Amino acid sequence: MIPIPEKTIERMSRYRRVLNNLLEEGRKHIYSHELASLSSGTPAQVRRDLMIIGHSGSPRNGYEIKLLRNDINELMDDPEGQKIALTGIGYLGRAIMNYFMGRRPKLTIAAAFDIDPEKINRVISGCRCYHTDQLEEIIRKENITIGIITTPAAGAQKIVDTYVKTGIKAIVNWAPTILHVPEGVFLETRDITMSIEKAAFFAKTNK
Amino acid sequence: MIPIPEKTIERMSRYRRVLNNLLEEGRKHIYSHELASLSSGTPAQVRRDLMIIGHSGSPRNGYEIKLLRNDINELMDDPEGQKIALTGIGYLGRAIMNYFMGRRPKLTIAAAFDIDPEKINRVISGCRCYHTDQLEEIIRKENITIGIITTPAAGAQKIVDTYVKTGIKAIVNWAPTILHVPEGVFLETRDITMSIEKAAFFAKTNK
DNA sequence: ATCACATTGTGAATTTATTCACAACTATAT
DNA sequence: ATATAGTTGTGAATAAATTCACAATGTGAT
Repeated sequence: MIPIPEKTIERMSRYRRVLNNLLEEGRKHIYSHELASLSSGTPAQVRRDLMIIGHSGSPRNGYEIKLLRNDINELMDDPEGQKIALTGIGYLGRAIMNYFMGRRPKLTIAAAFDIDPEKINRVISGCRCYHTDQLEEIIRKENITIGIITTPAAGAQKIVDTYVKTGIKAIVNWAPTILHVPEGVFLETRDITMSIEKAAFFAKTNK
Repeated sequence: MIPIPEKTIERMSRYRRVLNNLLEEGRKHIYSHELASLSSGTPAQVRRDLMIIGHSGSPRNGYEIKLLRNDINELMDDPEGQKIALTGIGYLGRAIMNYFMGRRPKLTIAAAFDIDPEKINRVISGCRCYHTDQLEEIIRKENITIGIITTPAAGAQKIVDTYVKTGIKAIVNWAPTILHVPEGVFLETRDITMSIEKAAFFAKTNK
């Protein structure tokens, strides 16, 4: 089977959010052009994506929202649940903890880490906080498989290395630096400065 | 002239950071393969990117770091400077303000906005904070051309509409929702949940 | 001077992503 | 029953991004 493109996965996450909102409003069906406009895409793209994940609709009624949402859940969620470690309990780390807490039953931030004694052994946004020295121990004990990095740039590579050592296979990095992982580990860096600089470039160009 | 691809602009931001670090270390020259490995790319990609922005090196010494950095500055920076408005002074907004403050002389967060009276009329991370009601007034007065959104999802579209109304041409959105802007306005949504869900999908798939 | 060699610059090829365009379909109206 | 209209599903076309591959180059060694 052909692997599902990363871009399609990204859009699935967006579709799911839209669909959940529609379900709350009591909507039952949706056409590709509606889902497209609600998720800033094109109808053809939506149909192609749903084809890729093997979901089909009906020519007259479009897609049944609940079924589609369930198919996306099945694609994206691990039925056993997945746990996340977050290292760096600064403003950014807290923003993510806050936002995530209790929102996804199948995907929870199970532990947060920092080196500041003020934060250690507290519970912040419902999440237990540990000293970074305990990373390995806790990740193994809790069976954590996803790592988030919200530390300053300086210490980030060391955290990644520890993540990798414990067997974590997917990392999202918000530290403003380029990190290196071995083959087979998924790493995505979400560079805040970069996105603002890019916007600035377009603001300048469209002036 | 062909427009510079968005992806190339993103990489320029990364290259610049790497180059600035190297300059501080006193390095003078760099080869495409070195810059590639320092920025998680390929040598061919680096050469292609530099070709696109019209920078050239020498076969034996590679690229002169200072010249290359200056060419990137010239490409990315507006010599007159550019000002940014940020709306939503929560953890995420503060993380961005904190990180950005004083780091880019040509790109500054000139004003922050919120509806919480606790935050209004204070100076946070060196940045003056106003009530969201004053968005239009301040943006025009300060000649702000870039907008950041770090509010909850609910109010975000209204903020975007105000940004657009004041003539802002580039917006970066961190609110977990899809936003709509008219043709000609650059909008990039950086969806935190989406990036974590994507990582979770890969963690599950690589298990 | 000349040579040797690792690198640049880039046209061409390839891969990946998106969009087009239309046959096939299905719920509804007649 | 049959026609209709607006949709889906998808092969084919197109566009965008990346990588290949190699001639041209320029520097230091001899």
